[in-house]
Formats: sequence, C-alpha cells, structure tokens
Amino acid sequence: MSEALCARTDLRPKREARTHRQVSDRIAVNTAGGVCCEKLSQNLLTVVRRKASAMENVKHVVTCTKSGQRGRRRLKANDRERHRMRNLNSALDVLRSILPAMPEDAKLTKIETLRFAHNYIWALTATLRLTDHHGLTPEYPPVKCDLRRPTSVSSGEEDQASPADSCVSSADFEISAHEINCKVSARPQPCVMPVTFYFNSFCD
DNA sequence: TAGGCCATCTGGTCCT
DNA sequence: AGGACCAGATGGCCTA
Repeated sequence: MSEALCARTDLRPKREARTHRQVSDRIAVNTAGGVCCEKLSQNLLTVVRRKASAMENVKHVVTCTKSGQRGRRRLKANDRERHRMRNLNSALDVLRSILPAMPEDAKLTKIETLRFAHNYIWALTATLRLTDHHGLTPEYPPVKCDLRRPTSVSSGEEDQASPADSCVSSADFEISAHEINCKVSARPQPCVMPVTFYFNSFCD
C-alpha cells in the first residue's frame, strides 16, 4: 500500500513528461503521415530536446527513489509495459497507414481505427462477392453500399460480417461498374476518400 | 468546463 | 522467478 502511495507521488512530474510525449507524438504522426518534420520549428525542436533531457532527469530521480529488489522489479515491469504499449501503438499506426487516406490532422483514434478497419475489410469482402455474383459488365448498375445496412448490397445473400454498429467513422461506398468511391463520415468533417478499385484489375 | 482520448503506473493472473 | 498480458486508476491535454 505504501508502495502504491509512493508510486502516485512519483507521478508528479507527469505534466512534464506528458508535454514531451505529446510533442514526440506529433513528430511520429507527421513522419508516419509522410509529412516531414521540417514543419516543426527550430524552437519546437529545442523544446523537444529540453523535455527529453528533463525526462531523463525524472527517470533518474524515480530510479533512485525506487530502491530495493521490489522497486527494481516494478520499474523493470513498468519499462516492459511501456514498450509493450508502444509496440501496440506502432501496430495501430501501421494499420492506419494502410487504411484509405484520411484528411490531414484527422488521425483516427484507436477505437475508430479498429472499427474502420473492420468495416473496410467487410466492404472489400462484399465487393468481391458482388463481382463474383454479377460479373463485370459496363451495364452493371451503380450500387450504393451503406456499411451500416449491409444487406443492401448482398443481393439477398446472408451477410457474413456486418460492420460495427457504433462505427464513428461510418462510410458509404458507391460501387459502380468500374470503381468504388468511399464517402466517409469522420472527424472533423466528411470526405471522399481516394479509394478507387478498377474492377478490370480483378479479372483478366 | 465537461467529456474524450491518451500514456503511464500498478497489481493481479497466467504461462514458460 | 520472470515476462506477457490485462484492466483499473490517475492525471494531462484538447476540443466543443
């Protein structure tokens, strides 16, 4: 118990750490999004360095405070946990990067990323099924696929996997004979994603 | 200012 | 014993 209280006290420098982390996050996001870090001003970079230095100091202080076998184990476990969560976030970033592009600064939250990926996979699967059933002819009528009501594109077939009900980033897929356009209702504003699949590439 | 999102710490549990 | 995983608690930042 006393250890827990002590640990809470250790959190006091968190504000500093948080600031540093968020600045770092922005760099990471920008890099992942293909936007060069050049956008960051020199001042900001200086801030990053200062904060990083401060973080090292905080780390040192905490490490010194946590003496003893138990304390060392806990610190080690914390470090592993941070690493684990970073890996998890990296995986989420990879997932974001392969999802249809979103407007700049419209980074999906974790839950949105998972739900959108789920819906996206569902839509692609539905598209494949659609082409299997109807073939690919120029006369093929344009079909509007509302991911929230998947039965509208299944041609009477039972749906296998419907998108998440509470999808924040809902999407309407307009499927024509040659392409799919996806209209996304996402923060901060709706957009038409550049998702175009040319059906010709599916058949030879 | 309330609510959402997030990182971090922490203790518990399971597995090797 | 130690690592991985998980969920609850906490507090900071941001936005409507």
